[in-house]
Amino acid sequence: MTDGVHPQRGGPDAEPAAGAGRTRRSDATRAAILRAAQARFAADGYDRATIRAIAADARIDPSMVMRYYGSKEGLFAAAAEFDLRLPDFAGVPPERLGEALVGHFLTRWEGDATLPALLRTACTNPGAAERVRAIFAGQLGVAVARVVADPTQAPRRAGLIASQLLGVALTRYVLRLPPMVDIPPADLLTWLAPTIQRYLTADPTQARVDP
Amino acid sequence: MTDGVHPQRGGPDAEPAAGAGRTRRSDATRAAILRAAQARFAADGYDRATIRAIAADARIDPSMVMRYYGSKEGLFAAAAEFDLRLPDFAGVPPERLGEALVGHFLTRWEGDATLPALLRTACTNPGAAERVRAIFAGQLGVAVARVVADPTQAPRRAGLIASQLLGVALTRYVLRLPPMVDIPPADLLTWLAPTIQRYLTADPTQARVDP
DNA sequence: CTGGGAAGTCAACAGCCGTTGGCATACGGT
DNA sequence: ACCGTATGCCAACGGCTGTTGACTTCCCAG
Repeated sequence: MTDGVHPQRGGPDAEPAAGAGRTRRSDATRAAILRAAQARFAADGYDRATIRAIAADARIDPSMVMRYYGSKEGLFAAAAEFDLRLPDFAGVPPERLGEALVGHFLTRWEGDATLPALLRTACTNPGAAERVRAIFAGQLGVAVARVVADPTQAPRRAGLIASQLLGVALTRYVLRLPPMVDIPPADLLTWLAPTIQRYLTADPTQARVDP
Repeated sequence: MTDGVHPQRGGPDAEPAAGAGRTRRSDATRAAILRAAQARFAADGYDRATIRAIAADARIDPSMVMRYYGSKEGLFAAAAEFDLRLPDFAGVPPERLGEALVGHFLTRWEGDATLPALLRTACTNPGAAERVRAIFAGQLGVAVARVVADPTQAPRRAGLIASQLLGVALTRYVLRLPPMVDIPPADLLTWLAPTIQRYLTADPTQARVDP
């Protein structure tokens, strides 16, 4: 990638006048490519998802993908844009933070195939793995740090929470372990909330949960 | 795969006399291929690990891989053979089952790169995913069923346990989230044991862990 | 010593991949 | 109506992949 922006070979990419809401004629194509790419990356992972297949799904020529996204990596970067959209948990009582966190993740994931795609790819693609690390160290990390007493313990607590939440995403959406696929979201919330709550607030010197 | 066994093109593969401990001259090569394959599959995943690279690591010709393992899929099947080696937990007091399970998994994983390899590949390769499903539904599932009171709840409990354990394997060995990589195994055991214990024995109708 | 089969080497094939440059077309401002 | 430009298609290149077949070398039983 020698150029930071899409090459747009025909000439300079400068918008003519209004900076914001201007729509180009090719935006529909761009969107179609992105939609097809998200679906293919989610279904097949980075390596097995070919530009030719994505282009065929979007009913355009493979070279259009290169023109609009520069390279396969650039396309993936655009397709795997992902925001946890963590809300502000300031108004949540401390003993219900686990429930709130799990609930947010479950509703965020059901019906959005971006995270499974990112997860699939992150298992083999170093760039995608770095992206996942950044998301969970950044977005989740700071959210946890805001509600945890001892700030030195925040990264470890966030890591443990990520391990459980990503474990659910992995087994439910990627590997599709039957028992995990079958659990209704409400039951899942009931099971997971206490785990996250404990990772969030339990005394780290504890040896065992009380009987 | 038309033949269940390695083709061995030169002729029939029948051992001459003694059925068991007979060692062929090529066993060293076979082992070298397998070792190189496990390392490459673990590091790169199925798609990015090429037969040529594996053969180069093992200092042999790529065609030898085909002769001994039939195809890339056959090689992976041999390299990703994985047994959880779950012991018999009959002698463990019920309230320490979580600790025993987590401890076994941690010692089983540290120093054996086979599971990360399998996990990496399972994210994109349907055959490997099926293998992981079989391992956790089979080996872990029956172990859990033996110690759980209500047998109808066993699969769900096993699924939740798998979600936490695989989540740890994913974040610690595959994605390498820094906070998860840095936790010493002893601390990890302390944090995870209560979670697994709860998935194993807690009342499913509970709403929340007691404060 | 000799023949035969196993072990290993070499070069090549066919296929798919990401990527590129050239060319036709349709649009929109003037 | 004109023309520059954005949009799109086509054909192709070079590279890498799994896989194959023929060839040489080595070992060991007879």
